[in-house]
Amino acid sequence: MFNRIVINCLSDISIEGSLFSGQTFRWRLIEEMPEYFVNIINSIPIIIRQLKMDIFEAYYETETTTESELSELITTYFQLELSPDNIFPEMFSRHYPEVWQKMKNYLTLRVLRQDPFETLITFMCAQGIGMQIIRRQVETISRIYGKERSVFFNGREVTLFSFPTVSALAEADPEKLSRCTNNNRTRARNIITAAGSISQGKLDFKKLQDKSIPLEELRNELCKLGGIGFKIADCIALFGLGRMDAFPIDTHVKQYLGKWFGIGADPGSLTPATYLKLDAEARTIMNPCFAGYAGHILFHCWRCEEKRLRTC
DNA sequence: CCCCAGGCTTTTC
DNA sequence: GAAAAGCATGGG
Repeated sequence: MFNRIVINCLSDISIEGSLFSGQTFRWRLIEEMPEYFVNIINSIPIIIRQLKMDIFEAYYETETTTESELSELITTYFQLELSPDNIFPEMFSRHYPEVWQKMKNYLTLRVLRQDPFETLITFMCAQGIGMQIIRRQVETISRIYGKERSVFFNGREVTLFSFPTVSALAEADPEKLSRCTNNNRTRARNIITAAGSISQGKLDFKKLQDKSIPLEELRNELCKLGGIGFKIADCIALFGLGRMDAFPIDTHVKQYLGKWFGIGADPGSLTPATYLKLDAEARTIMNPCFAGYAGHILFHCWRCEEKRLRTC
């Protein structure tokens, strides 16, 4: 049995933009119910639908959770207590009016606060590969190593899979897991090793959630894991550890920094040195403590407006 | 066969 | 140390 809560936001919010902009790869639509998005978070099935610009509704199973628990979960997940007013500096719209025109429609996108482990694994699947394939990998991993969970909503059975536990992936067979990771065995092995170092306590997300840890230190800690470089580390920091100052730079970000802001226009590959240089320069045009938040909005805008790419 | 996709690792100078 | 080459896989 499902109950419903209504969430009033302090500012306009785009649910679809937030869930389908390439920060989470696990949400999907319910068949034949085009407005309803569904996922399992913290083992809790959640269905949400946008009602107005600043209002959405969330459904929860009364057997699984309570209204107050869900309300808290939603507030955290969408970072609703965060005011998006100061994401871009005051001067931004005057300095870059053309970019601002394109981008202002994307300001309702919210950067999510996701589970660190899920963020770690999903972004390990995101190297040199298209968004559709990333989504496919995450779906397959969840289907094979997660727990199946069926719910009934509006007379319809919806089958969901929770994201796998740490131990499920730590104990996975490399060969079997590689069939989930686009047949990439190196990636499969890296995922197993990463999950292993978490279950052994070598990597402790509880410690890494401490916001007083400098970004550079956090990044270096995550980079100790095989298969993780600056970019993936920054994604984990931004989307999984609530570090809005982390600014992941990939091929798209590099492109818009050059085209829109004249930063690092050289077409060469993204070496660690260029990465750090671009990172530092990007912070001069945006609010450093929200660089990652702003970057994700620009990222989504760039892909939609300039490249006409789909994220799902 | 080319290039591209939300890069990372190893080799080489 | 930092730059260059190598690596891995599917899709258009």
